[in-house]
Amino acid sequence: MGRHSCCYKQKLRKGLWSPEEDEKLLSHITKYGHGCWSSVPKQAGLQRCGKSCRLRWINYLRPDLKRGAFSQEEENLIIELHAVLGNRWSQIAAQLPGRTDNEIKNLWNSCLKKKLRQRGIDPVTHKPLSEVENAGDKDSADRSQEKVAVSNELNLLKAESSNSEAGSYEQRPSSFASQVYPLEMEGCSSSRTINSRCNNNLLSNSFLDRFPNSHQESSTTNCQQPSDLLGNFPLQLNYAPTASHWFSQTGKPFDMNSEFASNLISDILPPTTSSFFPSPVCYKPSIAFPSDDISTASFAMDGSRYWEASASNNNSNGSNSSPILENSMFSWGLADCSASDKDAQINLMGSQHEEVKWAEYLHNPLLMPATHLLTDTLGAILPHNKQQEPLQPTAISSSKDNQKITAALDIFSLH
DNA sequence: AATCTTTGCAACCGCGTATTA
DNA sequence: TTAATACGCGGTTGCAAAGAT
Repeated sequence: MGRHSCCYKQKLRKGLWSPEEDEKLLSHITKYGHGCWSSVPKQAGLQRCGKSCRLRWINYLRPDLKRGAFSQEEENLIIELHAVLGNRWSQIAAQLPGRTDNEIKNLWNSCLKKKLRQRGIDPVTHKPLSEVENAGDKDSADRSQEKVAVSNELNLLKAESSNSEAGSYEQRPSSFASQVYPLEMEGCSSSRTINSRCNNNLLSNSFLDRFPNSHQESSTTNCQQPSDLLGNFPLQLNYAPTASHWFSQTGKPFDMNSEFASNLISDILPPTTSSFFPSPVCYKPSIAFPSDDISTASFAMDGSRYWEASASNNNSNGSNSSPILENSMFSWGLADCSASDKDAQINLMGSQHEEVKWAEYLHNPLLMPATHLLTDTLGAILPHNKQQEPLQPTAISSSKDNQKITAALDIFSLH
């Protein structure tokens, strides 16, 4: 089970695609859509497996692919997203229209990792290399160096961005990060300062403020309760519905600089600390579309189903959920912050799938800067021995662990 | 000019998960 | 309920081009 049947088939071509093969695949999908990938090679007259056809289409033949080198802005965005998402290339790619996960993965492995290392930043943890090397020294030093790390990273990004002409780092409207990090500017009380988030200048401090200033500060200032902290950390989720709402209102890519966006954000994000828990409402992700053309937009929103939607012969196998949408529900869709009652929260935890997602947030210090605080209280409940590792979904995906996570969340929802 | 090494990219492989029969 | 099939993801590999010696 699980193995693609075509992997066993013999006499199938492998290796690089010839122009003739490309032509066949392109014309077939243009006419009929891909439908069931396993049937594509036969219908298109190709001696390839469906998997290979799919890959070729996604990574090379798709008409919406952006060609050419990555811009500085794109590189910065990838670094920022990687700090949050780890090696989730498909989710990172979802934030970069026209770029494929494979492309981004290659860029990361061949280029960006080196760049970060040269700057003394560990590409895995996004912490200073010195800290990673001296992994023995923990806690208090970690806390302060965490800030140094993200500060270095920010400086790197800013320095490089300043060399690229269009729009400074602080001002890029399409930047995911520019939408994300300002939310956390105000530390534990960030959710109470929504209006200021639309100030473009906020991003300059955003990396520093992704984390509480320190363990102690967080717990002794205005963050007395775990719920405050919880309310703070997942704020990056909040812009997805904003962008989606924007799109539904305007049919255009989300514009952070617009008054509409500013008002919308103020409306969507409540002045409470309950934003940790999403409502059952899931939104489509924020995606910057390459053009204002709605048909193009619908492609982006529907991911690979573009051709199915546009072709007369729509023989989709019924799996209509686009990868992007699924991803959005995973990483950005849990965004409506209005859920404040415990029942809703518990409902959300009902799905195992969802539990795993939250488990990942709980598991990843980059996603959840308040992890240290949580684990102080939940040390017995939450596994946190992988704190400095990138996301390891499978590590805690057992139902037992899920129950622990759910229990932990329930505990905090009561605070 | 020839050879070796490095780099970047395209494609493959194996796995987990969702869907279908 | 179970097994087969299909899809999508991330890690890895192979190879051609570029660079170094």
